Amino acid sequence: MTASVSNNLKPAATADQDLQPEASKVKRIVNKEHHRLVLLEATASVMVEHGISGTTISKIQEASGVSRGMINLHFQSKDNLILAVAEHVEEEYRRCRRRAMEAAGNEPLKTLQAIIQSEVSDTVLNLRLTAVWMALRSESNSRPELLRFVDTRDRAFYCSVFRCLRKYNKLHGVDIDCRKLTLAIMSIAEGLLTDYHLHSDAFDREDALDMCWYAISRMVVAGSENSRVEED
Amino acid sequence: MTASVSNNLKPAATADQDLQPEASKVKRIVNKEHHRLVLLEATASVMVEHGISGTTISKIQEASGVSRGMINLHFQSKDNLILAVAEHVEEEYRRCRRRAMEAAGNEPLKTLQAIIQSEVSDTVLNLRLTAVWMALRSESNSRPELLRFVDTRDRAFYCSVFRCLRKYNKLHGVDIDCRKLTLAIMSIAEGLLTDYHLHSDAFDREDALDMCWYAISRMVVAGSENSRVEED
DNA sequence: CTTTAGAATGAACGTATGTTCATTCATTGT
DNA sequence: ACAATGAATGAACATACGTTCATTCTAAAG
Repeated sequence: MTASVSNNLKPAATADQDLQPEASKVKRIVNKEHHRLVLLEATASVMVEHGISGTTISKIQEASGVSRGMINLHFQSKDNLILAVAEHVEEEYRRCRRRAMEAAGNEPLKTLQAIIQSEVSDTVLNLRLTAVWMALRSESNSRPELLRFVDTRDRAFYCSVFRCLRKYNKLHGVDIDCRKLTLAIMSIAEGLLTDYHLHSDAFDREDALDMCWYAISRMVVAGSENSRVEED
Repeated sequence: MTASVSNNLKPAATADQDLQPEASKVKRIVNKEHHRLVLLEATASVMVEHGISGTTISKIQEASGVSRGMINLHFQSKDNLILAVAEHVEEEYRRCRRRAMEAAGNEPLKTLQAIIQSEVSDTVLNLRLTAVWMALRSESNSRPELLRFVDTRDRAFYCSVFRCLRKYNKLHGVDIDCRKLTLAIMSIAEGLLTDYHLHSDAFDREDALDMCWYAISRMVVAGSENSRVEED
C-alpha cells in the first residue's frame, strides 16, 4: 500500500543517499506486501469454504502456499489476521460503493437507483464478500472490534440515501419521512445480502433489483401525485 | 417432549401391564429429556457468548453443569448437538410466529401488522435467537444441512404475508404486485434481524416497528386512493 | 565476490480439542 | 431386600490447534 508510493522516487535519489536509506529496499517491501495480500486472500477463501470455525492456520497455509510461520510474522496472531481480513474486505466494499455514488448524476431517484444497483451487483453480492461478512458478523458479539467492518449502520450509506430522499421531497414538494424510508431501504439491502448468502445459486439479481426498485418507488411516490418512476 | 404425553397414563395402566412395558420408565425418560434440554440451552448460551468458533465441549460442560460424556451420549457428536440446537431454536421461533398469525383477525392489514409486530417483538428479536441464527447462518455454507433451520425463504412466512396483500388487493380493487411486496417485507424483516444482532443495546423496538409499518403502508397504499392505514 | 540485514521456513512445543469406555450411580421390577 | 437396567461420570486418548524460534535463503550494499 504505502510501498508503491515511494516506488518511483528511487531513480531520482542519487545525490543525498543518507536521507533515503529505505528507498532501496523497495523490492523487498513489495515482496512482503505481496505475501501479505496472498495471506489475506487465502484466509478469506478458507473462511468462505469452511466457515469461521473451520478457518485454521493449517488450512490457510495450504490455501496460500506460504509457510506456517508467515502468518505470525505478518500478523502476530491468527486473531489479528482475521481482523486484517475484515479490514481488507470492508475496504473493497467501500471503494465499490463510493464509485457507484460518484457515477450517479444529481437527479435524486437516478442516484438512488445507482446506489441500489451497486448494492445488488456482483461487486457486493458475491460469495466471498457475503460469506466473510456473515462469518465476521456472527463473531462480532464475542469480538466487538470486528463490528465496525461489517456494520449495518454505515453513516456514509445512510447519508447518501437520505440526501436523495430529501432532495426528492424538495423537488416534488412532498413530505416523505426521509429517515424512516432510508432505514427501510437499508434494511431491504441487508435482507438481500442475507438472502444471497444462503441462496447464492438460486439468487436472481435482476429479480431482486426489480423487487427492490418496485418497493422503493412505491414508498417514495405514495400519497403524492401518481407520477410513476419508470423512466428507463 | 414425547415423554410428557404418556406421563399421565401411568396410574390407569394396571390391568394389562404387558402391553405398556415402557410406561414405567417415564421418570427416567423425563430425566434424560431434561438433561437433553439443559444441554441444548447451555450450548445456545455458549454460542451467544463465544460465537460458533468458541463453542467447545469444555465450555458447554461448564455452562450446563453436566459431565463431559453426556454430550456424546445424547447427541453422538458435537456436530449433531449443534444441529439439534438449530432445530430447537427454530421450533421456538416457528411456534411464536404461528401464535401471532392465529391471533390476527381477517382484516388483511391488521393481520399483516400482527405478523410484523411479532417479528419485531422480543420473542423473535432477542440476543439468543439472533446470535444463534447468525452463527448457524455463517456456517450454513460449509454445513448445508443447517440451512433449513435458519432460512430466509420460509414458505409459511411468505404465504401468510402474500395472502394479506392479495386480500387487500381484492378488498380495495387495486393491483399491487403481491410477490414483490412480500419479498420486500421479508427483506426488511431480515434486515432488522441483522441490525438487532449487531446493535442489541441501541436497538429501539418501537422505532423499528414504526419504520417498518410506515414503509409497508406506503408501499401498500401507493397509487390507490389516499386512504391512510393509521387506524390505531 | 563477500558481507549483511531481514524475509521465509518448518520442526518442535504446549495446550485444547472431540471422543471413548470402564466404572459408578440411581431407578425400576421381582 | 436384591438383581437388573440403563443413565451419568470423568480420566485417558489421539489428534489438531496456534505459536515459537533456531535455521536457511535471498537480495542489496560494500
